Amino acid sequence: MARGRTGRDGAGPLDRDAVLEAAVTLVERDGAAALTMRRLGAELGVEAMSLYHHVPNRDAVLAGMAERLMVQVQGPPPGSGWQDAAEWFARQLRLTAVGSPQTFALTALRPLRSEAALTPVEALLAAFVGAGATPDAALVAYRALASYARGYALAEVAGFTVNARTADGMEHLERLDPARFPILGGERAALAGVVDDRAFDVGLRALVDGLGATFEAARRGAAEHPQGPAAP
Amino acid sequence: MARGRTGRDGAGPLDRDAVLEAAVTLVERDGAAALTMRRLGAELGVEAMSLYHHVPNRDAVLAGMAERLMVQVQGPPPGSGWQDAAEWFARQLRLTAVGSPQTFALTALRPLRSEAALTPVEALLAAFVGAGATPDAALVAYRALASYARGYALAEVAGFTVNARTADGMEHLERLDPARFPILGGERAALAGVVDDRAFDVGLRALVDGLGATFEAARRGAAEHPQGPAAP
DNA sequence: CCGGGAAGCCTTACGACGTACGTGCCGGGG
DNA sequence: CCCCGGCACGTACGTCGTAAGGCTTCCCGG
Repeated sequence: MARGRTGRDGAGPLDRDAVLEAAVTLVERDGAAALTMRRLGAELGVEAMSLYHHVPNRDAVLAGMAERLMVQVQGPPPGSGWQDAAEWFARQLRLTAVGSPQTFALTALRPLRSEAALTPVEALLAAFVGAGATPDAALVAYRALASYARGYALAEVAGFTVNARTADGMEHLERLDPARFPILGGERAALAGVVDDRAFDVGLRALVDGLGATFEAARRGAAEHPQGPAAP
Repeated sequence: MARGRTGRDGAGPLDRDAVLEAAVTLVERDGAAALTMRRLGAELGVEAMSLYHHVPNRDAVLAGMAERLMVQVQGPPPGSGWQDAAEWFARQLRLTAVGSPQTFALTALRPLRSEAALTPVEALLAAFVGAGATPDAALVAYRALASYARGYALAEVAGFTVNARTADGMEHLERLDPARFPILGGERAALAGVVDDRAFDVGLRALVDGLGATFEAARRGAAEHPQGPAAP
């Protein structure tokens, strides 16, 4: 029986990038639970153990997928104002997330520390500092934006949101007692009208506007609040 | 050799609640990966299969843990203004999360649809509607708040945040080239001064203020924007 | 006092998982 | 031409979730 290089129909030998790409494809198609080394190998026409020549272990596959995903977040166009930079960043983050929902859900809790992933962060911080914020105030603002965008995207991806897109999202509201839940249970028609993209923008603009006021306040009375502009 | 009821040193027979409590304890002590049916059984002095008398499967354990966690979020004190209700809710959510970080990280992507978990949500929506918001605008505001608080808590719990509390959080910044990362790499001293609690409050207040302006704008020119107050 | 369910725990077993280890085919540099 | 390093293979071990069925102890009616 023939042994040795039997798999990989064409396309030369495997490499790390092909493994990661296949992993993303697999997860998006069959869900997070389908990401096993055996199935990933099968996806590439190869036995599970062959993957270990290109990737040290399963966790590294997850890390590589996270990296591959977050690198898609591009920095704001240079020269834009801080508000535009902030909105750009948040939208990029969310769009990247919902563009690969399964992968995002699977890797969202993994801290990203590569230079490629931090480049847009630095660009955003620079936009804040360029607008007069101190570095720590800029970091606080960045965290707020990233938290909002990531949290919103996770809610979408995980099916938290109450909306019309997924019938499932509304269905469980029908079982609520309208007396105790007059809004969630009684106003379902109105709630179903909320669209994810638009609701994201409303919250985003509210947050950016609020951060603007924070920056204003910081420019007055600066030095006495080492924590940033928020101390009472 | 003695057989039969050998385990459970004291404390009577097991029940679902004891299983869930042990699961939370186990996860907080030994991490998410330690939550296996065998280890959970051992934690209770019982074999793995005995757990299936109180819980249908492992996934139900996760769901029960999520439920147990989120029920800790209490609604705002009745009669408070919408801003206070909003801040209360966000703070409760974050405090609950960081109070059981491992459990939160493990269950944060699980949609919660029980009445107990939705009660504080309804209370918050009621506060918004009481302040003049339409139901859909209230839902949009709720989503923004919940996204921010959940996203922030997840970032803390997962070690995303750049701060002084975890030396690990700062350490990787030292390897950045200060020429390409003047803020993240060059201003580490300033960034280390950011404290999680305070930064959370800054973003929270910014968001609440921004939502307030949104409500104002909605009260003028209401009917023409079916999506809520944000349409351009 | 006893006898018989019911409740609840245990053992055994199966298939799938991540991955350590050793074997053998292949194409490119001497 | 040969040989050698890289790549894929097969096998194997320990652990996981959980299906099926057997045994022990408790409690209650007589």
